[in-house]
Amino acid sequence: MTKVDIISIAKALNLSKSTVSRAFQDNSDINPQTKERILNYARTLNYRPNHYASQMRGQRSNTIAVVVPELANNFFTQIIQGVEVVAKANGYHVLIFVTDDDLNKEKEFVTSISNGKVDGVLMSVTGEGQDHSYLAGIDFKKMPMVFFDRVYDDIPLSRIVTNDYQSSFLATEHLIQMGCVKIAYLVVNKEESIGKTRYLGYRDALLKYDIALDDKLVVNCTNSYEDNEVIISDLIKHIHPDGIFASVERLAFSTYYACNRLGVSIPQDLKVVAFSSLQIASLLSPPLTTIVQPAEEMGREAASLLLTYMEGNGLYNAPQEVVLNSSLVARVSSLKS
Amino acid sequence: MTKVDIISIAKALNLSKSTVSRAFQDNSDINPQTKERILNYARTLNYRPNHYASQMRGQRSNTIAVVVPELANNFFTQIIQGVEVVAKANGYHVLIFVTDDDLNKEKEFVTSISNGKVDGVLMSVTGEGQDHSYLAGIDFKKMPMVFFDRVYDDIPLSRIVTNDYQSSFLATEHLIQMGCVKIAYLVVNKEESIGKTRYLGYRDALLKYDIALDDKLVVNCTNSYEDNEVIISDLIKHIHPDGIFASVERLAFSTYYACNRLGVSIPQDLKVVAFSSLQIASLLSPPLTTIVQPAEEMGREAASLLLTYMEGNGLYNAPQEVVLNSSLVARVSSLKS
DNA sequence: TTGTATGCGTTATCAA
DNA sequence: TTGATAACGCATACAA
Repeated sequence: MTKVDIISIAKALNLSKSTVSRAFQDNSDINPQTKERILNYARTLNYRPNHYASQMRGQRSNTIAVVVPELANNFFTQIIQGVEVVAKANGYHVLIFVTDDDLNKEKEFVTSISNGKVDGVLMSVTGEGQDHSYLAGIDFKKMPMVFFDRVYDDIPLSRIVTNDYQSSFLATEHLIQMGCVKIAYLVVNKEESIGKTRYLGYRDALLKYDIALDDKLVVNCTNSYEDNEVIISDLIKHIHPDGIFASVERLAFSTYYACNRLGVSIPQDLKVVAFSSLQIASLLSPPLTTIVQPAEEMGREAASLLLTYMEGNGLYNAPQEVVLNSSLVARVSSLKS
Repeated sequence: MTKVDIISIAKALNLSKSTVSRAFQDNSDINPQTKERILNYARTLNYRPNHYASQMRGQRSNTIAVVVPELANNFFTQIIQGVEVVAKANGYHVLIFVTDDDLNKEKEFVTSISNGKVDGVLMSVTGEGQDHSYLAGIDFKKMPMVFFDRVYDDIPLSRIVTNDYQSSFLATEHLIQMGCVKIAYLVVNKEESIGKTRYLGYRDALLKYDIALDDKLVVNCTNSYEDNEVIISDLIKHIHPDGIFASVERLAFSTYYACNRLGVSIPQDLKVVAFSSLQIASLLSPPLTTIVQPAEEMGREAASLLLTYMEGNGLYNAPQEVVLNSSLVARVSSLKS
């Protein structure tokens, strides 16, 4: 397969390479017939303009990056679906990057793409409590960026989030109304962006109903299924909560596993509510009461907002916050006995 | 933020741009001290070599594309996880493209990236019965490609697949051994790559046990949850199968929904087995008997194989087929009454 | 070890 | 409407 570029095409067609180049431009002064002729010929050769050469001439990469902490999570995969739909509809490709909750990877990736690899970035951050000042060195005019779900409060970028505080409050209140008085809060990192916000909702709901806070009921979990099952089993065996509020989907699953193993029945012995984007929550045994974040919608919103910045219509100086509402779907796992 | 390139850096440091360029190369003749000096200075400027310029100079894009028919599927998202791990470990980025089961999108994407946008492609195809000759125009030496799961038999590319025929046979046999005599096969497209292979396994298992084939029991479903629930409800109401073999995860969920609605109990009235990558299949009500494809492993294998081609160590002329084994995990949904 | 010169494939500017 | 030519930012062959 011999090399084919605009020059070889130009030669074959007895034109100049400028003319050939123009044929691939959308609005360019060119005779429609010559354009057709060029495109036809190019088609037979299966020619496509070299992406990187065009790029270098100051064009766009037509690619946006999505940075997420993990992929093994319905929430993020649904986000990506939403992003993908909008991206594709607008002629953009999607580059995925997973930080594995490692700030260094996040930093390495973002800086490495900051010189032209992508036109914009959607990011759910990972280093909330850490030093993420690397972002100060990024030129957001050149590569706009929008946060979603997990954000850096001290970086003035637009963000799409959900009403985490209210949802948590509601979820906790729901458990209380279902009769719980000893509600455990399962979290991966209480200090982190969402873990923190959700904790506050939990705390304030308890306060409202005059239920004393108990540190033993705020349980730090990990990212490992095995560890979590042990942690949660211990919680159930020794602290005997009558309700569990899982701030992350995965922790609800671990709770189910632990209960199965221990012979604890949900919701009779223990009621469970969880943040979860699992679409078949109603098929679980028992059906799981969930706080559903509008994940796909978030992805779409985030992508749309990013696009407005990328097309230069955004106001970089006035970052906005878009809050989408999660919804509590009550199912059997939290049913009043 | 003023423009920074190797020239400006060279000027500032009183060096030539070649030297500066070399500082960013890994194995280049350069004094370690000058290199350090350059890198330090670059760091303060947050400079990164322009990706597209390097690219055009004949380098690699350090990106591989993953083409999948859909994203709303545990199988494909797990594949992507596997790919991502291997890609990252080798310094590559991952570009995702979803064809929505539309051959035109597949074709458009693959041809559009075929001129340098990515270094390699992993693809699960979508146009099995259609004209996919566009691939003949792709230079696989320049952009290696590996198929996974859904493949074009007539295109000589390496592929990672699972033992679909055997698994289907086993699944069907399992239902028979559990007492089923009227087993329905749910499929999206019986003519398609995997739908076809899985059908054959189903068919041959029936034959082995002298169970007559019945066209009414081979049910064509769609990609819509609503449609499928209707289709499956009709099947259950009018044909009364005692076993269902879902060739795609989604169809098992629809079966569960339909049964819930109709008051049909699994496994007493109807036993269910499904191809599924759902990790919490055991938490369903009832726990779902699954044929589990090693999705993440497939992703890893496929990426590794692709990398060998990309690094030029592969034998393009001798495409290989790697077959990974799925496993049948028997759970309550297919339990003998 | 460093510098000089050239070219990668395109697009934009200007002139024809 | 088309053609000639100069960038774009970098990496390599070659010379020093």
